[in-house]
Amino acid sequence: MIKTILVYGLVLSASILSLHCIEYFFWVRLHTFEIYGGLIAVLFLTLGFWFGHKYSSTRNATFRSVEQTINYSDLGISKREFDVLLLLGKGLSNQEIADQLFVSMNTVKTHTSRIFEKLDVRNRTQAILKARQKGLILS
Amino acid sequence: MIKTILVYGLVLSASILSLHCIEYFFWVRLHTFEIYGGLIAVLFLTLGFWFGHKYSSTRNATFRSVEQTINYSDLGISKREFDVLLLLGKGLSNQEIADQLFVSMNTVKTHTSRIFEKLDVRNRTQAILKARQKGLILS
DNA sequence: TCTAAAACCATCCAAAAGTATGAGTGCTTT
DNA sequence: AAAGCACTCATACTTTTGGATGGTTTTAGA
Repeated sequence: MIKTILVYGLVLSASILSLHCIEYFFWVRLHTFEIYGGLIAVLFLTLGFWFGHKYSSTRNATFRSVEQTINYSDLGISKREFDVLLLLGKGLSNQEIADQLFVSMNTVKTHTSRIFEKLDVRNRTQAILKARQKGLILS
Repeated sequence: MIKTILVYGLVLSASILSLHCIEYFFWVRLHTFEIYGGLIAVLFLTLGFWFGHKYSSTRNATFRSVEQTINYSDLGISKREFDVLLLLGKGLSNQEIADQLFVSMNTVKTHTSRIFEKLDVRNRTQAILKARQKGLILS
């Protein structure tokens, strides 16, 4: 613990020292540039920080208000696929879904594959999240 | 923690160093202040955006955990396991979670296994559902 | 400082999930 | 009748996930 802190401190001070050396080396030529560059840096740092903050806030805000007027047929999902999607949203496995719908597991797999295609996701958890976002399922 | 600090420090000093190099390069060759300023602007804009986003995320995280009365530690879930649980709730695969947390996939697997134990579920989708039921995650 | 818990990583194995392809059936629409 | 679609099922395959076990390192607390 103490060792790592010491090493880290040494590395940091060494890097700062070398930076100062480089700074001194270019001091004569780049004096004005550093001032202007620093000003630009500070300005855009705050600007970027503000935008980043804004971005996160709006993302969280829009996430909460999801409209629920969409039904599954609008997305090209058939009713059987929607049946599978509902059971998918309950955390059931493919075999459990197959047992509930009285079909084989292979059939369930083809349904889920097509669901993933239509929702543009890669696995069942993402499918559930997206289906909830679109108001297809409540869970 | 120390790892991340080290990485951040190294990245920062490396970027400053490269900036100095670029500074020298363009000063001698082209004398263009615009390029230099633009580079600084872009760099610090992204940096600021990144930090702003990070700031908002952590703020929202703490805000949520304060708002929610239920703490993850009440269920015996450690903070690292909770980190995994949050990414799990975004539909990420084990490998993606490992990449985001800078650990190996095996570590993620042990975390998820312990999460499943503590939440008394058998797979990730059920874990997400139960975590949402208990107010651990919003997603 | 000693210790327990947490975090990390690895390997082996089995099960589940997902992909790709082809194909048969029944219904509707043109 | 033919075409298109939804539903069903199968085979073969790859990838991902999960379980079990045993370890090392790191961290935090008595």
